[in-house]
Amino acid sequence: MPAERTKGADITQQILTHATRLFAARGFVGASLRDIAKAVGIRKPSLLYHFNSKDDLRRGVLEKMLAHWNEVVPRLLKAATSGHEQFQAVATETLEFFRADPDRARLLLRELLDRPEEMEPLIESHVQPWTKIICDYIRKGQQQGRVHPDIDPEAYVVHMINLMVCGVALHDSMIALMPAGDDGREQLAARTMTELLRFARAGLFIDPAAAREGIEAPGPLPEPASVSGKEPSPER
Amino acid sequence: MPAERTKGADITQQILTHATRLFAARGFVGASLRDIAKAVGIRKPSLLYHFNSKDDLRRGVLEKMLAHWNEVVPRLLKAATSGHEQFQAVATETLEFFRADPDRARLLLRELLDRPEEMEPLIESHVQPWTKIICDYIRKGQQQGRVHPDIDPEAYVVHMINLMVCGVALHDSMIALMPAGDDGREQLAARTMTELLRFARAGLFIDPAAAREGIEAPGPLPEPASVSGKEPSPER
DNA sequence: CGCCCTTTCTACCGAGTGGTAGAGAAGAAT
DNA sequence: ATTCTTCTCTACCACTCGGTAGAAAGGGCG
Repeated sequence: MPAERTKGADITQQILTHATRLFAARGFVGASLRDIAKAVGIRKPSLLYHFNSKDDLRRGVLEKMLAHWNEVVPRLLKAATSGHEQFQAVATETLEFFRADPDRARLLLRELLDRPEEMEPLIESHVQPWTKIICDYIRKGQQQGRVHPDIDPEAYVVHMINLMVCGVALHDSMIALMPAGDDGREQLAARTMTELLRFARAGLFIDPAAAREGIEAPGPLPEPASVSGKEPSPER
Repeated sequence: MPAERTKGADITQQILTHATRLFAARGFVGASLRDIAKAVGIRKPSLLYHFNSKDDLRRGVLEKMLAHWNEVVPRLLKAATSGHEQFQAVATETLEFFRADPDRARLLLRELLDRPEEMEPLIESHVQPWTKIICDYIRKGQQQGRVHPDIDPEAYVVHMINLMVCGVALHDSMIALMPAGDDGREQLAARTMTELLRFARAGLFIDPAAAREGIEAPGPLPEPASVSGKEPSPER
């Protein structure tokens, strides 16, 4: 019975998808089960057959997002330990995780506001490793004299995460501050992200330009870094 | 009952205060009129006598916050045009506005998530001037060679606002990422804010130390000596 | 066919929501 | 004292919420 199983799992995924969208847009209490079911194209009791309660659905949505995050973390670790442009790689990889689906950032933000104490263990388990890696990287850079000596690594990393998560989540609102007369939304987004990475580098490295061009022993020259330099990530 | 003529206005202010707190903590839909009334110590219909509807109350809460903001803006403008330490003054003044009552940051964040299109005109009317001032300051600094030439001023300012608002709103969650073993919450907050200002300066000025020296007493060299040295904090 | 199992549905429930009607209390003004 | 205004209350309303009961649909399989 692979067909049935497939179908059931398919509906479950559809529910998760639309629930993610609506939770991100209206919040957990603001998005009703009826609306989510309607978006999927079923009735509310059918939805409750797949998820026993609304809170079950919330956990499912969160788990799905964290599962995706767990997929990118290994790439982050690998990028962080590879020879060159470690910072750029980790930053763009993390940023792209949220940019790929801004609802992730909005959902995370809402959960942090609604249930901070409940999110704390998740933060510790899922982003603590990330943090530790970057902090080690920063301290190493400080010893080598490439990174500003007066940085507070943990605090710096907190601000970086803040910039990436909230920057994506609130981007549509934030660009109201930018003279949008000539540029399209896409171009504004690119400007914002470019400046974010420049900002992050400038706050970290003593010589950002050098850091961008290849940090340690002279090696293979990376291409002039634009927004996405590392991965052959698809340009929309 | 000792009833003064100020009682009506007093109750209205109490309602606004508790509504701000509960809206910030649970969101607009998550905070019921009953709970707000109970926090004030009255019944729900009494609350609805002062505010005709829940949406009226929301507007009142928002207006009160913006009124406070309008009080600090003149100080910002004055600080921004005074001779020295303009950046530091504007940044700390803005940061202190939210730090004085973190619910302001949380409320603003929630409104941006819940009603982005409704917040857009408020952003343009209330923070557009702020933005313009800083952008002019940045461009002037670029001409004078004090500020990195490759900064995108508008994008930089957007990230700065992001850091200050979300940094305060999510601070309690974020410090879960910092090794809290030895330091108290207060000290962690101080570390975070100090690093935020350092971060902002480093992302802006070509020579942050020089930019900072203009403000403090002349002379005291940064002598942290250790990796995680806490710099002698400026006035805060 | 009958049986089983998964899935979806209609109909309904109690609880809680924002909001209203209208009575009453307490001063202030006449 | 009487009226008027301001404010608070109890009781109630229609509605939506998350969740349940149970019937029906339908495919696979003996």
